[in-house]
Amino acid sequence: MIRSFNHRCVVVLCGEFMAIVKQDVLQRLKVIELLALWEGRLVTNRLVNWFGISRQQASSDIRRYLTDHNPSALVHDPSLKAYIPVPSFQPVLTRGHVNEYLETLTSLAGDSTSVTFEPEKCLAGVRLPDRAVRPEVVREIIAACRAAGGLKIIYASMANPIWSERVISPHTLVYTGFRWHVRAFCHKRGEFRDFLLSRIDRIPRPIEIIAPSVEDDSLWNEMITISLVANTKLSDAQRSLVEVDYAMPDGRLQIPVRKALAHYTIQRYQAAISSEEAEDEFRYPLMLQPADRKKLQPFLFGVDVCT
Amino acid sequence: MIRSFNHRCVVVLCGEFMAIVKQDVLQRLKVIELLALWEGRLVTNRLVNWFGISRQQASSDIRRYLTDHNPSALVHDPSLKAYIPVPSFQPVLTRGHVNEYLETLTSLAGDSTSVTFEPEKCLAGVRLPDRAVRPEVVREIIAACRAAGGLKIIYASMANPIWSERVISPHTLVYTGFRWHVRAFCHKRGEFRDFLLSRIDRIPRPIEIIAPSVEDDSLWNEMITISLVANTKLSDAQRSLVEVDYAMPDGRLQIPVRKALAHYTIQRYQAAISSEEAEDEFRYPLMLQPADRKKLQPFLFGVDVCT
DNA sequence: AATATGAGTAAACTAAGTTTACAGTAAAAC
DNA sequence: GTTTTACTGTAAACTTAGTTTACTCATATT
Repeated sequence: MIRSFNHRCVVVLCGEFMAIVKQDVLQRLKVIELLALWEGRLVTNRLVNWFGISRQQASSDIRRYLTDHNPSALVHDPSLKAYIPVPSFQPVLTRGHVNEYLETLTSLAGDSTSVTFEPEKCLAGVRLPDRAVRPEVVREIIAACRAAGGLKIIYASMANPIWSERVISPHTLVYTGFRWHVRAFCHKRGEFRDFLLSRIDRIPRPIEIIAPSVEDDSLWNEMITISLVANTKLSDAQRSLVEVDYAMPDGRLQIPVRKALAHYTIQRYQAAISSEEAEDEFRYPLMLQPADRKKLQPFLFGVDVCT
Repeated sequence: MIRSFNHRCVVVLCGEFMAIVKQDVLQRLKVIELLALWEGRLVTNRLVNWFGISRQQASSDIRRYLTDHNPSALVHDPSLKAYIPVPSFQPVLTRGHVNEYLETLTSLAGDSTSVTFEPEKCLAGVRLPDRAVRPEVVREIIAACRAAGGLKIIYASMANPIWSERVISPHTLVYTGFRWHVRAFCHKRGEFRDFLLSRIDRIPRPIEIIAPSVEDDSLWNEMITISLVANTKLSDAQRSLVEVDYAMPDGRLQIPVRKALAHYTIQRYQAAISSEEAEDEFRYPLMLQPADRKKLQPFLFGVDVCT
């Protein structure tokens, strides 16, 4: 069923089902799915409070979700006074990851500036308030990335902690899950490097300079597969528990990433890289597959990023 | 200016300015602010593509942002062909944190299931695909938290890696920035503990059992202030760089958190807790203020959570 | 001079969402 | 057993936000 619309819309494809919806309707349909999936129970009132729509509208949104996107995915149970997902429920508008549920809840209510955020009763999270990343810096970097232009920055690093001038040609802004940096061609070093945004002083100044483009950044363009396994120092039972913890299908987590992001990814998983780190099996329940250490060595760096 | 509305709306207060807006309009206004703040340049076309609205609508949204929420925060520069934030621009609908910009972009396009996500050109991030947290488990836990009910679960821990039955009375679901757990009264131990969601096997079964309530969880209700400083093993120049990195006003990061979340918060900041950890100044540029180690000791635990 | 990219305004129209109103089911309270 | 509560469903009339179409203006690039 395709109805005529006189405004711009989004085409959503779910298997054989196709539907044309507006962005804000799509948002509501996503929330319907998230609530069904993660709370296991959906009532119109929740949508009414969430979006400030009328009960009738909430009703018709649910119906729309069921007819256009996920047929017979929810059944109304009069005794539970709610819509319940069927046992075989599969999300079609979301990926089925808890953090989507958390992030959606947070975007609703979250204006707290503290380290812990509690978007709802019975739900809390820890986050990093990365106050050191300033809008004025980000703006110039985004502009330079898009225009493939150069920037003159005042930078300092751990190996070289005195502020000094650098010339870079950035191409991508990166969040490692811990800090923000920018991937850029460093004209001092003559190679692509990562620059932490918090270590850029003042406002970067655009300059004209010829530099290699993204396509020439081989560490960025080439992929590598990281294999993580449970720390071999753990007992059999503990290892299989770790395998449950990380949903490792065959006792191994295979993660394809850009070579330039390999180190950050391993860090994000808190996996041991060297055999020394692996000695501490409780701090590092996961470890890089020992056979892969050599393969990954060229893409791992010390603690510091650009000198 | 308060116009009459016949539908439910949201009241937004920004200093002296008050406005009544619908949720989806608010969302658009927030994006206007985020784009201005972080990209430093706003054109109607970006809003048209983002939300699928007409150019006229985008225009009137910008005007609405300027009249109702943030007067004279943006000026249209005909030579740059865009709205530019004035130098004194301050966000009023968002907190001014880069991650808001990232998350908003991600929620728009993000359906990638991989470890790295790239919501746009020139922007990339690393995230944890926590596949081990299953909806069926989350549902029961949320329901139990809300109803203050008990659950019978099959659980295993690192110290006790064999699956066994536990009875818990949960009150809050927690995301530590790394893993998900639930804060619950453990009827075996007779105290409040954290249970990792990934280590709950099968579907928890609701049971009736009398248990202390949230108010009795003192570690949860009492706050403590964590003081982080730059690792004292670093040189003066390096330490002041770390202080820039984390925007530490007086060389110290003061973080008030629930006692039960203290350890996770320190971990999230990758700060050294013990003096042994602090020896490795490059792995741990931040450290717990040494004088506070004793104070925090009771709230720090080993690697494992519940036995 | 022509083209492209940006913006503002106005009139007519439409569809999404509103209010108001009435009906139905199941469980819990009295 | 009756009433209350907490849900959902449907329908009609109305409102308004957002649409299309159309014309005007400014600046920079080709």
